Amino acid sequence: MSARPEPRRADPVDAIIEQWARVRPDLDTAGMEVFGRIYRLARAMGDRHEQVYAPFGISRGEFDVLATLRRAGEPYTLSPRQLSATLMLTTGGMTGRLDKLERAGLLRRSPDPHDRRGLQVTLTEKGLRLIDEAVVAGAAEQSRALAALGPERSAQLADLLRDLLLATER
Amino acid sequence: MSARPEPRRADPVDAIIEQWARVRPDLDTAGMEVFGRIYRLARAMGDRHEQVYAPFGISRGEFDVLATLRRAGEPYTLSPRQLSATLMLTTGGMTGRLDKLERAGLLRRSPDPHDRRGLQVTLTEKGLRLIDEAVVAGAAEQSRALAALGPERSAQLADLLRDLLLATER
DNA sequence: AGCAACTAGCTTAGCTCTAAGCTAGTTATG
DNA sequence: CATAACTAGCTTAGAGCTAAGCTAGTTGCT
Repeated sequence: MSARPEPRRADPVDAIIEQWARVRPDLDTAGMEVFGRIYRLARAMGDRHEQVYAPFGISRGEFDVLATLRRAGEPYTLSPRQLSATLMLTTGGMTGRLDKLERAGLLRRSPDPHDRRGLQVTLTEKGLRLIDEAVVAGAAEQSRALAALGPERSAQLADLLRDLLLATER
Repeated sequence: MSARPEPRRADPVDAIIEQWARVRPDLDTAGMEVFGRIYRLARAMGDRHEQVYAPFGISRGEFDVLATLRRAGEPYTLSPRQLSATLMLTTGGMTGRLDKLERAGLLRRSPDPHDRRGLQVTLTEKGLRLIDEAVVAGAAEQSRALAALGPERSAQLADLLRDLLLATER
C-alpha cells in the first residue's frame, strides 16, 4: 500500500494526544488513539439513542430489556435472572427496570411454573409492537452514522472491533 | 480483494446479530456490528481501568479530572467551568468530584484573582505525583489490550474510529 | 451611572445503578 | 429424608450523575 496523501482532519482525541506529547513526551499514547475514541463514540451514540427512544416513552436501558425479550423469539419470555445476566446488570437494577416496564404495560411478570422462586417475564402485545418499531428506529440511527464511512470501511471497522473485543472481554 | 480464508471467531455481538436474523430477518444489523462492539468495549475497558486506578485511591472519573489538569501543563490550573466543559459533566457533578479530590489532598481550590465568582483548581504536589504514575499505568493497560491487534491494525482502527467520531460528534 | 442579562459555582431533588443482605424455595449429600 | 449449600428475586443504603434553581459577581446597553 502507498502513503496516505489526504490531510487527515483532527478530532478531539488528536488534540488531547498532542497536549500529552507536549507535557509528557515519554508517554505511550497509542492506546488513547483507540480507546479515547471508543469512549467518546459510546457516549455520543448513547445520547443519540436516548433521543431516538424517547418518543417511544422508554430509555436506552429499557429498550435493551425489551429488545432482549424480542430477540429471544416466541413466546418472548425470559427470567429476570437471564435478563440481568445478558444485560450485565445486578438483579437489583433489573428489578427497577422491570417495575417501570410492567407499569407501562410493556411486559408482564408471571410465576415460573417449574420453580416457585422464579418469575417469567413476557412481552405484552403492546410491548412487542413498541419494540418492533423502536428497534428499526435505532438501527436507522446507527446506519446513518455509518454512512460516513461507507460499507467497506464499516465492515473493516467491525472486523477490527471484533478482534479487539475478543481480546479484551474475558 | 480476495475472499477471507480465516475461520473468523465469533464474539457475543455475532450471537446477538444471528438471533435478530432469525426473528427479524428484515432488520438492518450493520450498525450493531460496529456500535454493539463499541458499547461493549467501552464498558469492558472502563471496568478494567477502574481496577487499574483503584490502588491509587481514585475512580476513573477522578482520574479524568487529574489528567486534564496535568495535560494543561504548568501551573496545572484550570477553573471548575473549564473542567466540566472538557469532561462533558454538569457543574453539579464537577463540584462533587472536586470535593472528593480536595479532601484527598490531590488538588486545591483557590479564588480566581481576576473574577471573584470563579475559582482556580490546581494540582497539589501529591496530586501531580499520583497522576504521573497513574497515567502510565492506564496507558499500559490500554497497550496490553491493543497488543492483540498489532501496531498496524491498531493504527488502522484508530483512523477508522477518528472518521466515525468526526461524523458522529457534532 | 443604572439596570438587565449573563456567568460561576453550589445546592437540592430525583434518577439509576451497585453491593450487600433478606426471604422463600430448590438441590445435593450423608 | 434431614439438613447444608445454593439460587431467585426483592429491598435498602449509598455512590454518582443530571436538571433546575440559587446567590454572588460580571458585562453590556442606554
